[in-house]
Amino acid sequence: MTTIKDVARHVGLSVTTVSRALNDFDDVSEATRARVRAAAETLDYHPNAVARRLQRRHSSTIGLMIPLVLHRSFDIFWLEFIGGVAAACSQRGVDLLVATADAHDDVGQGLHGLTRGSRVDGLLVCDIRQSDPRIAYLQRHRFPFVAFGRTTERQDYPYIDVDGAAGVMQAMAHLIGLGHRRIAYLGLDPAFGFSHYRFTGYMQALRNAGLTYDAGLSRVGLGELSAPAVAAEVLGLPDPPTAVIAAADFLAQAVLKAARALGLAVPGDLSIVVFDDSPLVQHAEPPLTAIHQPNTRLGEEAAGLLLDRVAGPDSPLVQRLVVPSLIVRDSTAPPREPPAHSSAY
Amino acid sequence: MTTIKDVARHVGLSVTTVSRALNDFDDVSEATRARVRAAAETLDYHPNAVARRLQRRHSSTIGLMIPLVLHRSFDIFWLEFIGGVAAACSQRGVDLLVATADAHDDVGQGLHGLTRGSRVDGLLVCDIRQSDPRIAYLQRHRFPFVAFGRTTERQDYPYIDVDGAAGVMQAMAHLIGLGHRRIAYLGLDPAFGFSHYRFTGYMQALRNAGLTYDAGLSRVGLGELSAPAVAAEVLGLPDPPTAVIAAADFLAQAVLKAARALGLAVPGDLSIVVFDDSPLVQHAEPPLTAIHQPNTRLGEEAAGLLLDRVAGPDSPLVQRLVVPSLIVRDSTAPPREPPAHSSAY
DNA sequence: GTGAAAGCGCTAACAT
DNA sequence: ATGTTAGCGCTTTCAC
Repeated sequence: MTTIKDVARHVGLSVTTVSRALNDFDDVSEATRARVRAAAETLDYHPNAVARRLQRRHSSTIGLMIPLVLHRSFDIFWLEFIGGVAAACSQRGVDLLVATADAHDDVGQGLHGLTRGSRVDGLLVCDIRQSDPRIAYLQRHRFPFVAFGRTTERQDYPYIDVDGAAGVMQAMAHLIGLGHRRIAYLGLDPAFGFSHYRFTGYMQALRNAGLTYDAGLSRVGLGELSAPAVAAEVLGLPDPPTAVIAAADFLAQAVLKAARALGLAVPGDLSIVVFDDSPLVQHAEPPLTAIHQPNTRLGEEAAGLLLDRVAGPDSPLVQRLVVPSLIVRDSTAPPREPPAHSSAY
Repeated sequence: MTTIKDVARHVGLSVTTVSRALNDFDDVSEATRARVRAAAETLDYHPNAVARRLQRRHSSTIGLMIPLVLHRSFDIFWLEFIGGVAAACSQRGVDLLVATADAHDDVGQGLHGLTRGSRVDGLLVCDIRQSDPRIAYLQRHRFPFVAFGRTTERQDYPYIDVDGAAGVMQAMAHLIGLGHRRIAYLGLDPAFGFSHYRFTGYMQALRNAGLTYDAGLSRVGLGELSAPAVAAEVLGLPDPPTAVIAAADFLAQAVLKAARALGLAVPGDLSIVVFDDSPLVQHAEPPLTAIHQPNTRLGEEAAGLLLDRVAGPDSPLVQRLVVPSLIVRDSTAPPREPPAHSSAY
């Protein structure tokens, strides 16, 4: 391992000068800088990052906590998100430390170990719950962080999130524009912020369109296990929906299967919009109209926000909402029969 | 930030003693150890990892280079793999640094930056090509590493890999056992080691079963773009296959679609086996018989191997091959007509 | 423009 | 059983 001392010795200068030459200080002569550079090159010298960190008192590293197998089908999302974070880090010359959040022991070991010991300058916390103790923990300890996702409580922390409500409202507008009036909503566990906000968009759109809320048509808290039964149940209602919004790809898959079992044509008898784009969604039969999030870019931006925050901890609070886009594919069409109430006119 | 000095001052001992007490040296009295522990607790002291690394001359960190959006549909695999690596690291108390490999500039900046500067003690390189310059680079620089995947050349380095050939041979045995004789193979870019070995298994199985190789039935080098056309082409052959092995989920999807377009029933008219399990595969219509890899466990083992290697660089070379398992679902059945040549007997 | 000296926070000989 | 001293590799006052 060649150190700065070796370089200094090689060019017959002090380590100080070598350090300054290599770090582009302007008080070192061009000639010297060149000599030092050359020496560093021939000796294959690369500064020891650890020593530098100790001296500079920051690690030039950020931490990323990702959920561990929480929502299996969101895999694509997370991988692309991580890719974005990694790319942003690499571009700005900082290291990325990845830790997985144990489902249960969030504030415990996980966070504690990461925030202590000066291993990371800041933390990107993901998969925020409606009420998330990690936020409070980080605030209390004044540890620089950015959340990817939002709680539904007091939001006095920096975050970036997808505007799930706006996404669902776009989907609803699309469906309502096609003539649908009975639109079902299949959602995930509302304990997660993103799940809550998506449902919020559904309710809001209903209200905006003057449609009445039918409790039988909106089911939340669904998982991979309950999805098939609930989908069948909703489609089998006496007065069934003509369209359904599924808050995740596997929910849409369940709806698709239930429709097939009931002999319902998609999109003829039933329209489907799904939140979150994925191979499963794109390769479905038919390919599904989807609310699409810019996964990689979200990662890049989240990392960027955190890096800015780390650089200037007293910078103003940044809270960014990214509006997803609706990609219309082949699973949405006008309802077969005209809506019942229109015959009254 | 509270340092070891603060603790020492607080208990009225030297930093040395505090260090030894906290690191469980046996030459410190129980009473002292207790006092020190208590002080550390009340002062909320956590050793500075960076300082410790500088002193110990290793970083207790390993690096993981993952492919950046190379094979889009393998997302699930990589995420679970990363999860396994992260879990193993966390369990053994080391940090995980994640870097993405730019598709083109592999040996260039990417590796160089990671291996230099003492930021990681070892590297896990993935997605190995048939001939991969990164291996040579790491060997030349005597940098501790473990490969996840194999080259097809000289293998004088530690690796862990899935035995792709064995996997495909299992699939072939299953198909041949059902009575299939015309079995097509749809493969990926053979430049990647895993792709090469999978195809190898196909050829070997053909030979073992005494089946003749039909060039029209095996197509490799396929991507998301070329897959649909090639699948249609192969299924539309004058003497079409009764079964096909797809080396990736999106290839199987393409086959499924082509079959549907041609009015072929799966598995009645056409059996399909896919390499790699994924939501896309499980939710397909019908759910596909698949060659399944233990994604998370592969990550754990890969990390374990690297950590062992880092601990003892002169330990014997470990090369581990993991045999995947065949999961029989609903896409495989005996061929409709008895194989043509059997009528000759 | 360059160098000497101090120190980041910790561990590890080597005393005692 | 505890303390003294040195040093990991680097950056940074402060001199000259």
